Amino acid sequence: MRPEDIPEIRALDLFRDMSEENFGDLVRGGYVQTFPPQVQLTTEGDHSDFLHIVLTGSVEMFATWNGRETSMATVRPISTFILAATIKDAPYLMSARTSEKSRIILLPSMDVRAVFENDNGFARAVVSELAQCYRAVVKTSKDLKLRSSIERLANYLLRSRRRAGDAPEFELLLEKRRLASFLGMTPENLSRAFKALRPYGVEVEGATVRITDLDSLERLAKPSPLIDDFST
Amino acid sequence: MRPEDIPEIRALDLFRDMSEENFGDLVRGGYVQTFPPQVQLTTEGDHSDFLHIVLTGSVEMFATWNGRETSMATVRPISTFILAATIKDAPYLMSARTSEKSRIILLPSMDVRAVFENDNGFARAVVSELAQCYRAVVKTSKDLKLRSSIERLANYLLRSRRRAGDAPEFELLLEKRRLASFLGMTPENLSRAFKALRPYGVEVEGATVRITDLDSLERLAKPSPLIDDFST
DNA sequence: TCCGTTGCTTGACAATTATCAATTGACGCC
DNA sequence: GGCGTCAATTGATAATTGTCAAGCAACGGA
Repeated sequence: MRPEDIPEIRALDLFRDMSEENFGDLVRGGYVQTFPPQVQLTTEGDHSDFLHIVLTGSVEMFATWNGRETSMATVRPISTFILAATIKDAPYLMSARTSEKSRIILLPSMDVRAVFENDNGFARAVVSELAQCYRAVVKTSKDLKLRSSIERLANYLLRSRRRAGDAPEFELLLEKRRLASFLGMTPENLSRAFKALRPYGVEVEGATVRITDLDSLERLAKPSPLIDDFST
Repeated sequence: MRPEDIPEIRALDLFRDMSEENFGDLVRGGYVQTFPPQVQLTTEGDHSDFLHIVLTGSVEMFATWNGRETSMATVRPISTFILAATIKDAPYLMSARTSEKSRIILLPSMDVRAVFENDNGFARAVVSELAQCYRAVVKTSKDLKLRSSIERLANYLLRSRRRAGDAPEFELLLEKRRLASFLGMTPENLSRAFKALRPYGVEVEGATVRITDLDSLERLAKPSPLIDDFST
């Protein structure tokens, strides 16, 4: 592990409150690796060997069943994934693959569980992180069950706009086919949904989106903090 | 709180590993109440005042948006709900209402958070519980995104059968309209889905379901432990 | 530069799911 | 027992979403 990576990891909510000694133990056993795009990092059903932390790049979490595949989430720097499986010592529920070239830390699950047992600051931080993850999945579940595909896209665009600092123009961070899968629709229908949003002031050119009539789009999307605000 | 309730709560995973003193603190501030059916216990968006524990009866968790409503889960004895909101001191993401007459313990969120800060055994138990909840929501999310409504129903029936001790005949524990909402479909389509499962050996009469051809149903449903096994 | 690949888009059509309206059937209450 | 209420079912129809096939545009490598 490069020495300059360590302070950045230490600063994460998850590791901030643990003892220096335990943090040392955790990091010593871990290692950093750079992966090219489209490398599968974990496979659902496999046993949890490592807690992963994305330093740069991005990782797509996806799930499969009966020959079908769906995109569940995208993990961006700097955050962890498959914490729940690691702590519970249970099989992964999702697979992970790099979307782009990514630098990733791997911490052996055994070490994570050992430190979790000993370090109360860490245990509390894990609670906070898990509660956050749980609430995030509940929100996407509400999004899926309560909204039509056009409404999901409209709200996704409003969230993207916010993430881009309320800019009227921003880039989609996901390939459209993956965005479609994430939103629970086919690429063809995503295309049509974009077209359906044109009367509401949504202009798309490649990966660039321009929102020219925010009021109109918001009237359609009806964003709610209890679904769309991922900070709480 | 009735004295005979206390050992039962103490035996829950969540409270088993905490100190006697902290458990006493927690229980002292709490109280038990019996609610009639169809009483709304929490409203999404409200601030989290109590951690709830269902002792008897059952509670439906549901969510609303834009005049629509969907059933998210059913909480049965003996377990807790809205733990994540309580710990994070964040607003509820779901509303709760009693499905039937239910006895429920209410523990003030403030007390829960205070004990969480002091008692490491409790903090670890909370992690375990949250990880379980997180994984359960991920599973239902996969169920929703990867399966058609008939496949969801087929797998739901197989899970119900298992819960009933692999009996060939069992009762639906949910009203059909709520089951429909939980499975992400309308009551009308649930009716048709039951009919569509008749050739696969599913006989329904009122709330009683009889599975006469398990193999056939399983071939259709293709149950997976990574979606349908709620014990891991 | 050309070519092959890949992702996006479009149109036609099919499947799935929802909506609306009406009926049936079960249950509790008077 | 009769009646009102409500959930469940059914049929007809509409809306939504998915599938298949074709065409287009951007990109990278030879």
